[in-house]
Amino acid sequence: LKTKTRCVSDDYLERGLSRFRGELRSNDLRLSQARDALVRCVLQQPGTFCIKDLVLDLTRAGVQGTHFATVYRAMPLLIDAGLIRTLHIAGADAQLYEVAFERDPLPHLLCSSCGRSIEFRSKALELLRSEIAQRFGYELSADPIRLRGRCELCH
Amino acid sequence: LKTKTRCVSDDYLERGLSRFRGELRSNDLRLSQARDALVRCVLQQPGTFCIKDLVLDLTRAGVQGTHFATVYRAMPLLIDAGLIRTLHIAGADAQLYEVAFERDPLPHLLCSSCGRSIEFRSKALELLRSEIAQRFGYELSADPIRLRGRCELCH
DNA sequence: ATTACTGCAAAATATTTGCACGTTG
DNA sequence: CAACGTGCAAATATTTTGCAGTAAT
Repeated sequence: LKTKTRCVSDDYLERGLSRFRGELRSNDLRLSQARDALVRCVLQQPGTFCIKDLVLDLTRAGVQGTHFATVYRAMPLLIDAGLIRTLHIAGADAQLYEVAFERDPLPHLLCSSCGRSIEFRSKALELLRSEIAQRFGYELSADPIRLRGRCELCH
Repeated sequence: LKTKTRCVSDDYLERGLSRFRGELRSNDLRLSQARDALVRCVLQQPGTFCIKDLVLDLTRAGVQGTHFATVYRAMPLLIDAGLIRTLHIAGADAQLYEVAFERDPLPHLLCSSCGRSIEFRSKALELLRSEIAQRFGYELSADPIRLRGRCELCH
């Protein structure tokens, strides 16, 4: 049972909610209680998470009647608002997400054995991205690059 | 309806089957007619493919009673034999695969709009991989690196 | 008030599993 | 002939959708 939450300041939550409100406003959508709770929950996720994680966390936190349908329907909004992004990972049977708000889309090392992921920065890699994008006429997304392998602990 | 198949020599198919037989033998498994047909079908897939593609192709080719369960159960064997590898792609609702047999695991540019993927080679990228692996004590898998974005046609 | 959102249930889709029977080595 | 593999159906799991009622602006 996952219980950890990322430790974030109240300010961070408010900035996130504010960004979300903006996104909603510009689409004539509304900030329901469910969405408010969802955004707070999402922004506190420690690492990668899936829909089920969110529903469990919200239920555990005493938010009444958090339904899968509601969360599923809200995810595209959170993505459009730049609060989260999707991951595309080997063997995951549900869609995984990670927080994107005020976080650089860092490349990841992902251990295919234990699932632990390491973020890393590499100037060279960023150079390469732009070089490649140019060479092939690509407009690259901000998605982190993922390298899969086995981490030190799982060798 | 996808009808295209990758044009491959009979020799290539035989080498693939031979490799597969080896894998089976060393695990006391058997080459059934269904698996024979499946391997041939798989090795002729033009680009990325999913289970449904294989079942449809086989049915279309007149192979009787190709069942999803059978194909699902065979996939891990094909992977272990090095004939195919899995991909991990945004928004795909089914697991995607690509042929790996006698093909380098090339990095890809993947268009998130049209799904078209471009393979590319980059010496610099390979250098980077090993540098990163070393720095973080990672033993990288041969999985192709994927950069997502929008291709020239979809700008 | 208007129109979006939620809860619920049901549908659609992908994947896995159990078991009786058929096939391979 | 001794496993192993297949066909089929049913179970699981994830995600989507329809609709009647509730809530946000």
